[in-house]
Amino acid sequence: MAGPKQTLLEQFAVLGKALSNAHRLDLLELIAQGERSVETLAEAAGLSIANASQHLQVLRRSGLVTSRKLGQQVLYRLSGDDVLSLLAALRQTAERHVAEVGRLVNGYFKEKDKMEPVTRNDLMRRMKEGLVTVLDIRPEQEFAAGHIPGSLNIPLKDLKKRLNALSPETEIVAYCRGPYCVLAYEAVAALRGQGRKALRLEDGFPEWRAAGLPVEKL
Amino acid sequence: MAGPKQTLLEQFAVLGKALSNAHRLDLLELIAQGERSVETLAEAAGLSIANASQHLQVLRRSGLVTSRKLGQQVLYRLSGDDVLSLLAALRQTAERHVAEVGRLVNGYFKEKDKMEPVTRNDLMRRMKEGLVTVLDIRPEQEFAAGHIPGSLNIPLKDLKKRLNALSPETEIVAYCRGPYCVLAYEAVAALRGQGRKALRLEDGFPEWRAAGLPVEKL
DNA sequence: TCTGTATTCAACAAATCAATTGAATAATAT
DNA sequence: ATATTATTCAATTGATTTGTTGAATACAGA
Repeated sequence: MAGPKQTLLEQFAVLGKALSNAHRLDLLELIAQGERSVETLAEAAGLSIANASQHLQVLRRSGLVTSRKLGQQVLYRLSGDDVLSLLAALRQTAERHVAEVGRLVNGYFKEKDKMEPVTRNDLMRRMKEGLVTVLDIRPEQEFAAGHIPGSLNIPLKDLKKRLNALSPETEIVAYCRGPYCVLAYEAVAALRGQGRKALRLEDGFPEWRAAGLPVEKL
Repeated sequence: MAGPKQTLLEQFAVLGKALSNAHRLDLLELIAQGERSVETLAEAAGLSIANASQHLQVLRRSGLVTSRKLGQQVLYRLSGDDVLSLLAALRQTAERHVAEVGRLVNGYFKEKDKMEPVTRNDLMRRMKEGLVTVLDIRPEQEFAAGHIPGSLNIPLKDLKKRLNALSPETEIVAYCRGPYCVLAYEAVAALRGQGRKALRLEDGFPEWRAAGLPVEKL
């Protein structure tokens, strides 16, 4: 009785179900930074290992992520860049049509950084001219898995003590995991509080890589 | 303890949850054809009225659709064209990364129509030259709510008896609800079986309208 | 006002999901 | 082999989702 249409809809629904839990969306954003093991993902997302493993298997069954075994670890990564497009579409729709999201984005996020973010191409241009210091605000591990070439990794918690290592003259552009990642917002706010000239990059590292721009690994 | 990030993820998850049920995805595609009442949506989707009403309320709470009261009916419609983009992203990701979907699309759907579908712009061009008959294969009600100007409404079930009303010379382009709507595929197959030259339009009516192309209403 | 109609609400059972716990598995190192 | 480590599986609990049924609401027309 189930025609091809019905079967297709059920498969699409499996994909929707993968996106229907906040922890899984959190894991997806972490995985988007680069391939990672179950244990480190569990820790970064604040989940027990068994629970993280189960969420990751839901994501794998949905097709959004794939996994491979390396030694005794299982590494998860995004199935492709179109997953980023799907997440972007989800965010855009939520921002436009979910009152609560619009409120948060226009309140918490926009307030922290009234200025337009720097676009990727803008940043590329300014980097070539050597006019700018690029800060990667993510944890070390994510920086190690891939970052913008020439960027300096200063995780948010270390920003205060390492601030004086930066020349006070040059402009600073900060980035982190994605469009709503709070790390870069906090960093820009902190830097401006110190009288620095600081801006935020649009989106985050996964989008930079997906745009085909150069990437460096440790 | 729930920071803004957590709240955002929970809201995104609400959107995902709306997409996590095959009946709701079915209803969404129907709503995308045009504003419709609960009763007609329930019938078209093969659901009881109470059940359809509940699914529709889930969709409304998620922000994907809105509703308004007209007389004693409640009419539901899409919140915006970005919902179509979200659905397209969902389909694309499923097609690329869910084995079962790839199998179905490359089997059932592609087989029925090996040729590339006609693009929207192509169809516009051919229509201007008067070289083509455009068939809308959807049920009357959906045709009435909006269709491609100059198209002829022949619901799939009426195709056989009304086939001879079409000039045997002109090429036929058929369309229906969307990229995986089976109606147009079946129609093209049936027409070709009768020795007609028939092609399928890419996607369906909602995408035509969202592209800003002209639309006619009864 | 009374009547019929469209939709929503409320209550229920069955199924599914989420998180925890502890055991099982698989690969590596000793 | 044995021990160690990373991950998955299985069993359990409580919460959520789904679909059904029948009642409640809201509204228009006679």
